[in-house]
Amino acid sequence: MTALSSGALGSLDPTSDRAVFRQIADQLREAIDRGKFAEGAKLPSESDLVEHYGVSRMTVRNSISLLQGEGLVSSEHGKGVFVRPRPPVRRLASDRFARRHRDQGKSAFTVEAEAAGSRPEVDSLVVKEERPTADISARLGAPRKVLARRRRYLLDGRPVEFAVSYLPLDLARDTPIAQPNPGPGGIYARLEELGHHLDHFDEEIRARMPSPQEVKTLRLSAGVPVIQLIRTAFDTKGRAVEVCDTVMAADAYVLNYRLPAT
Amino acid sequence: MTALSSGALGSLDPTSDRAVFRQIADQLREAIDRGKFAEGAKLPSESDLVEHYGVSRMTVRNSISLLQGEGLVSSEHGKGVFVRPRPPVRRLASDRFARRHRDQGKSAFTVEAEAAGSRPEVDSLVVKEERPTADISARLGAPRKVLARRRRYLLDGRPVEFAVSYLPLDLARDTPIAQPNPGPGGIYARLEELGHHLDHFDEEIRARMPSPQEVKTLRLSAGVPVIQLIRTAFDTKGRAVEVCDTVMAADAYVLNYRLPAT
DNA sequence: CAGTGGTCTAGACCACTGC
DNA sequence: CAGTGGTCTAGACCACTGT
Repeated sequence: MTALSSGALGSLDPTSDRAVFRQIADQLREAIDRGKFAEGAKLPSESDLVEHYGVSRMTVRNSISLLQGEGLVSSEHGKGVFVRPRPPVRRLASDRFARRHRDQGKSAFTVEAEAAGSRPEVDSLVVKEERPTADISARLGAPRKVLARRRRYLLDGRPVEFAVSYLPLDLARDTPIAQPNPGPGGIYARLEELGHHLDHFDEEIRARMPSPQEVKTLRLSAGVPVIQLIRTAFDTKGRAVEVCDTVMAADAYVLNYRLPAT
Repeated sequence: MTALSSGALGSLDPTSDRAVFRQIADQLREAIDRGKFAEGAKLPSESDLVEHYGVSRMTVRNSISLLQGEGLVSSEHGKGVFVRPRPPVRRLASDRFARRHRDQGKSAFTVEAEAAGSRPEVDSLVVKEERPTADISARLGAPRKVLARRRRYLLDGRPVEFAVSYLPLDLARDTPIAQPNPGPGGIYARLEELGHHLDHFDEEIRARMPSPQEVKTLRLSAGVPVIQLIRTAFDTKGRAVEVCDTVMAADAYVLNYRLPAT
């Protein structure tokens, strides 16, 4: 009687074509799905599993790495492997840039996070002039230089989003937009004050696995994709006045859009 | 002089704290980023890398599995490891359900794919009556039973999307909607003919790693997330008349939305 | 057939965690 | 300190691919 024989895990089928490490992963996955291991719960240790299944450690590790890739579990050195808890998600509504949300002293992120009961933070704010990449340049109508505003957003101490806003330099230079804190209502309010009345936003959404850099910046665990949202703001003259490139931890976000049926 | 000594890969830094397999992955990643290995190109074989770096095969495999998890490469049994090509993406515009796109004999998917020069297919079409899950039930205003329409979409033979539409059964029973082919303009055209004039759609977007089932259905390679889009269609009386749950291969899609600045 | 990646073993030593 | 996962070795045999 091992510690696991009365537990949630069965035994291997030696006649099966399915690789042993996949069978083990299947059993762990099913146990998790059935709630035998709750969110945040610790899985049996590697040596427990080695003993239970009578396989080598590399085989067990292979199983666990499969589940990590699926985003089901994450391992913590010296502690164990845990069922990945679903963090609270941030819902982005499609009216989040409506003017009526812009009259606060605080940023949209702050207001919304506090309403949801979370503690919002913004850090790593860097504003500087740059030569745009080919892609940004094309979206902004080929300005020679741009103002780039970089910042990271955190909820309850957890980084959830990293964003860079690009604006044509001729439009932003020597304005409050070039200041770290652009003032109440954010840069969209400043743009309108400068006579660039906003008409609409185009948003472009992708999902992919994060780069090593993004893993570090957003402290992502294995098996968590990112959502990349590239938003272009157009004024009433049809000019692209800002491009915002946002990378979000996919497990922290749900995006909402409302489409008219026309 | 090994076959690789004049190639794109350097050597290890034994004084570095960085794990050997990470250093190898770093070098391969950089070589890919720099274009030393083009899209679709074959990486050096495992034995090449074992020889080049003087490490064991498991170490090399560990490096490669890291890159697979990042979605950078994918391995093909008996052939090699290849830089993952970016497949042509399907752009979903936010006006894709506008009535003016609905007067064709063909489905929106077909029309749009042909316009983009791809060969569209729809398969695995199954229509049946079901008891809704708690989530679907809540979205549809708690009907006792629903009509579920499942189908898979392919582009040039590649599965890109799996979708399930749910409609309250009292609304869809004994109508063309319950037929495998609901006719020109699709189910939205039929809903309007039945007096359910569409007012708007709510779309909810998430990204996550696929389940093993989704990997099979969409033939996803390692390191490819899925985008899950849950759309609810509302009629002019405010009633939810359809919920469509769509799972898309993330490397095949870019979603576009236009938001009014209000 | 030779070459490729897929699976698996049976060890070893290390780094991190918590008591 | 004992227990955990992280890294690495040096093999072995298998399954799939192309010629």
